Amino acid sequence: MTKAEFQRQPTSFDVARKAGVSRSAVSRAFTPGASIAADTRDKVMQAADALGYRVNELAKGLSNQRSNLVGLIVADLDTPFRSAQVDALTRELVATHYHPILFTADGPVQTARTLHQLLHYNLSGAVVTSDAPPSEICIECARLGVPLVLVNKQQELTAVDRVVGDNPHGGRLAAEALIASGCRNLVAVRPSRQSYSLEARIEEFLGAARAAGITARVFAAGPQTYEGGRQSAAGLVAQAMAPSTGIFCPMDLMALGLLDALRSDHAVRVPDDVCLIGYDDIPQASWQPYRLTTIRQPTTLLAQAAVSMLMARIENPAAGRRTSIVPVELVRRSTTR
Amino acid sequence: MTKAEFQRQPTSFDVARKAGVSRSAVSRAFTPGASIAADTRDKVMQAADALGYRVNELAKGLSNQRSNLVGLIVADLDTPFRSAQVDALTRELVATHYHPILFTADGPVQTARTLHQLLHYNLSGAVVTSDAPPSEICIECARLGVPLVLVNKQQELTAVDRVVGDNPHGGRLAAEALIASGCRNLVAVRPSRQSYSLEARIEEFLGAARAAGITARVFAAGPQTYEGGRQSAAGLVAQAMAPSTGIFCPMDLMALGLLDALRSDHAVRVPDDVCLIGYDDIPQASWQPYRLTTIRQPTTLLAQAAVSMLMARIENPAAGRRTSIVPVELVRRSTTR
DNA sequence: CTGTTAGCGCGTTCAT
DNA sequence: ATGAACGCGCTAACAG
Repeated sequence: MTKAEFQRQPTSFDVARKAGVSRSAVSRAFTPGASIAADTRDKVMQAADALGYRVNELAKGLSNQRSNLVGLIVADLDTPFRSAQVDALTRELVATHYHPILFTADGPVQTARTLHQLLHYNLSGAVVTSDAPPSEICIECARLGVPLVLVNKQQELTAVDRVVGDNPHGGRLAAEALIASGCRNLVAVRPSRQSYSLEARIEEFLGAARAAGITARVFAAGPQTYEGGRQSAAGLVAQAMAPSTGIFCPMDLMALGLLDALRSDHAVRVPDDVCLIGYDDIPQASWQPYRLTTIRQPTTLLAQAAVSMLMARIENPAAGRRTSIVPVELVRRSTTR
Repeated sequence: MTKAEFQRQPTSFDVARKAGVSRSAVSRAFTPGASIAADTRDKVMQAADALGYRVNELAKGLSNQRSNLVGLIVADLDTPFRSAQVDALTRELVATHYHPILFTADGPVQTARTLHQLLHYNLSGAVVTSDAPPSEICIECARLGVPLVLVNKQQELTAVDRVVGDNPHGGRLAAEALIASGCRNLVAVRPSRQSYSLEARIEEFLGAARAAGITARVFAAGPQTYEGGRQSAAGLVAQAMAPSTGIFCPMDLMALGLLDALRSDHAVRVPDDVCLIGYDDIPQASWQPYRLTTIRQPTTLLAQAAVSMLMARIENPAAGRRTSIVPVELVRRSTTR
């Protein structure tokens, strides 16, 4: 015995033999809704239990032409909102007897490449929370019958299932909250890297402000990070700190950086001098030094919507493409009056 | 045409036919280090390219008795340190041509159940960053030849591969930093939920302090969260705020909550009245209001160590179990003097 | 170096 | 309701 030898997992054949039935019987016993006698089923289950048998998902997937793996394509996983999102999606998927296979993709090209890799696994579907994949990829997935759900992504030319937070409503809520706080000079912080969700929030924010007869404009800021928020403070103060200013930063992480810089580097009092409102409601937004007023996106609801949408398409691949809109809500804290 | 029909992925057979070779040739062309003529390989690749062929990982895994899926068992994924950890692990895995399949497990029981589920996928291995699985499970994995790597987990009775940050060294660094700041009254915060890593840090912290002739004791605190840190402040102030107190909170997330409560609810000045030092160096630790002195655990190094250890065991399953220790370092910021 | 053959473990007709 | 036979797509062992 020179090489270590490992014990093999029991197969349906082993179970069949021990139960004194055929392999088909075993298969049926583990297939919900298959026609099998109750006592045969019991015999099988008993034998399976004794042997510690589990159906091999790989073989099952190969045979079915469809595994119960679901691709999870994520960018910025180390970011509070995204990690909460992935956590929620994972829980939701396993609750539905699927397993997430994780991919990180930082750009649209990577997302496309990644989506290609998925196809190797006969996935049941994929959820994309990184950049929106190019239309060609969406088409390819559709052609191969791989359901795709985009979370908080742009409406593609290609019709594809999407679930989005109610960005326009969020933008409007932000404007209204700021106006109600007495702000008469509104500004929306726009990160350097464009993003569908952020843009949608900002656009409606501006629209709502102007509809109320309030001046509102956009400030071109840095990257979508805490540091990006910090760095934007200087420019913002220089350009835009008229009295009764209200700032909308459509992403909490950035808003927190901005808030820190405003207070400590520029002696701006929030909410006394200016008001600030964020978006997402990440855990840190409620921490003591911040108490940031923000628009909450419920990650659990988003995840549930995404998964149920995926299931719906798996059941009925031919149905029309849908968009599911998840409500958002204003969370009042201490950066507005 | 009543039902939608989807296009099938090309198989090795299709490629073989188009290239005018056998299926084995195709397989060999995609198997690094297989013996195949250069021009046959080229013909295959060309045909494969034209058809958009990809090897089916499911079939490959079934045939090899081993997929290139790696299980990632995680708890508290929505926490800053854990999400960074998972991010790093994912990148490291895909760089090594493996794909992570994600599981969230919140307790030891769940971890065990989860580990069982993995076995359905002929995994190449698994990385566990949630609670340490019971020995029986480790044994079972070993029996089935599924490599297991535990990250920051206790030394099990069962010998199993582990990678850990240098917890004792971290604890010592913390004690030294506090003493160097003039603290003569040390206290370690111990969360309610026991954990191997935290315990190891605390133990060495206490040891180092006492070796230096400094009094040091443990404060029994709340859960391992920001809120847990906040809630612990009151008790800590009541019991332990002698002059020149130095606090070691072996987990940043909790330390930040503690710091906030200390400052705003109890008017304790940090670092003037007391010093505080955390552990992990999560991104938030460097944010403006905190500037927390802490012990950095490099998530990237941990991930690299874990993956390379996994690879080593895959190559040589019979080798002796190892423990890889990843260095930590002190990051001096503004909560120590 | 190449083609042929035989599994990998399971789902699913197709008879009975 | 049950068993036999075939196919899912691929790799590995065997001849040539």
